Amino acid sequence: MTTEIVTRKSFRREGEDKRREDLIAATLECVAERGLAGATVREIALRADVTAGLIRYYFPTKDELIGAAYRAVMNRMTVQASDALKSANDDPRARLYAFVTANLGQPIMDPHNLSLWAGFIALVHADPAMAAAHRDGYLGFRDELEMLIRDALLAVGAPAESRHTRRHAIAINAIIDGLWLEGCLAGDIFADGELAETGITAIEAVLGISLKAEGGAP
Amino acid sequence: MTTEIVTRKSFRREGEDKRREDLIAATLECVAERGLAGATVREIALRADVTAGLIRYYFPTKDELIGAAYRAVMNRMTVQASDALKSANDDPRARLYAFVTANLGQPIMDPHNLSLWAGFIALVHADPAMAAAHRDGYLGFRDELEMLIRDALLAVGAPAESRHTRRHAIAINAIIDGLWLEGCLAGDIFADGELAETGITAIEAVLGISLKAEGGAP
DNA sequence: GCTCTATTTATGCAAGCGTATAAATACTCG
DNA sequence: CGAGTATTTATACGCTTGCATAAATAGAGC
Repeated sequence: MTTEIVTRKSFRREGEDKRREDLIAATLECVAERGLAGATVREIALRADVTAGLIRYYFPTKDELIGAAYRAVMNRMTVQASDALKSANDDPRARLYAFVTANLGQPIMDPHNLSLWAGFIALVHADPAMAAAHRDGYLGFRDELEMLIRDALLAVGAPAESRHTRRHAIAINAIIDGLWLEGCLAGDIFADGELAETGITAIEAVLGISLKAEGGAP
Repeated sequence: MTTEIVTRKSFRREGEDKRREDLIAATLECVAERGLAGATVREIALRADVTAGLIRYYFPTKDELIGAAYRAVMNRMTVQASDALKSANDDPRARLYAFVTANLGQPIMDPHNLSLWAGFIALVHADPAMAAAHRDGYLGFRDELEMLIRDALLAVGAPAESRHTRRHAIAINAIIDGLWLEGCLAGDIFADGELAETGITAIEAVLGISLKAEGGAP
C-alpha cells in the first residue's frame, strides 16, 4: 500500500469583479503576445494564476471572454482619449487638437493595441454579436468626434450644420484611424510626433480652420 | 473471406501553378466565410476538391500557405487599383481621382477583404516574415500614391518637392485607409458613393487643389 | 505500350483545443 | 465555532488540428 500525497493548489476567493478583470487582462496579454490564436483557455488561466475550469465559471463560453476583452480594449482607448480632453483647456479648437494628438501618440498608438484590434475585427464579419459591439464603439467614437468638430467650427464662426459636421466627422475619423494604423504598423519609420502633426495639418485643411493659433476662419 | 471494394478518389494531375492558385483561392474563400480560424487544412482541401495531404506537397507548412494567400489579396487589390488608373485619361488630377475612387468602391472596399486583411495584420506582430511582407506592400502603395500626388500638384503648378509630397502621401494614404476601413466595416450606413466623395473632398482640401474641374490652384 | 516518376490519395498520430463535471476548499453567516 | 455555499481545483472526454508517411496512380517520355 502506497501513501500518496497530493497537494492541491491553494487559492483565495476573489470578488467577481476582480476575477473578471484579471481574466480579461490575462486574455489581452495573450492576444498581444501571440495573437488571438495564442489566447487559449489554458494559457489565459496560466497568466491569471488560476486553473482553466474557473474561466468557464465566469464566462460561459470562451467567445464571451473574447468579446468582453474586445470591449475592454475599445473602452480603454476611449477613456485614454477622453482623459486627454479633460486636461485640455476650454478652447474648442484646443480640445479637438488634444483629442487628435492623444489618439496619435502613446499609449493609444501602440502595436499591441493594433494586434488586439485587428484580431477582433477579423471576427466581426463572422460573429454578429461582435459586429454589434464594434458598431457601437465606432459610432460612439465618431459622435464624440463630431461634437468636438462642431464646437471648433462654431468657435470661429464657421458653418456647423449637421450635414457638414457629419461629413467632416467621417473624413476626420478616417484620418485618425488611418494614421493610427500607419503608426502602429510601422511607427519606426516616422519621426516622433510626425504623425500627430500630419494629422493636425490635414484636419485643419479639411475643416478650413486653424487648431493651434488664435486665428480662425479662412 | 470477404472481398472489399474500396474506391479511391479519382484525380487529375494539374500544373504546379494551377494547383497553387487553386489552393490559395480556396484558402481565401475559407477566410472570407469563417475567418482565419475557419481556414483549416482540411476545409481548404475540401474547397479545392483535393485531399488534405496535397497541401503539404505544395506548401511545406500551413503558415506558408496563409502567407501566400495574404500576398495574393494585397496583390489583387493593388492590381485592381492599377486597372482603374489604366482606364483613366491622362490628366494627372483625373488619375489621382480615379485611384482614390477605385480604392473606395467595389470590389476593393469589401468586408471580405477586410476580414482577410485584419486576420493577417493580427499575425504581423508575431511573425517577422509576415511583417516584412506587409511593409513592402504598404510602402509600395504609398509610393504609387506619392507619384500620383506629385503629378497632380505639378499639373496645376503647385509646389511638389518631396518633403511636401511625402507628408501628403502619408495623410492621403491615411484618408484612403481610414475610409476603406469604415466602408468595409459598416458600408450599409453610408450612401452609395458617399465615402468616395468624402475622400475626394478631404483630399482636395489637403492638397489645396481640385481633382475634378479643370480649375486648379487656390 | 511500357516504364518510371511526380503527383495525389489515404490513413494515422500526437498534441492541443474547448467544454463538462465532480470533488475540494475558502469564506460567510448564524 | 460549525454548517452551508459560492468559488475554485482537478480530471477527463470528445474533437479538431497540423503534420507525417506509405501506398496508389496519372501522365510524360522513350
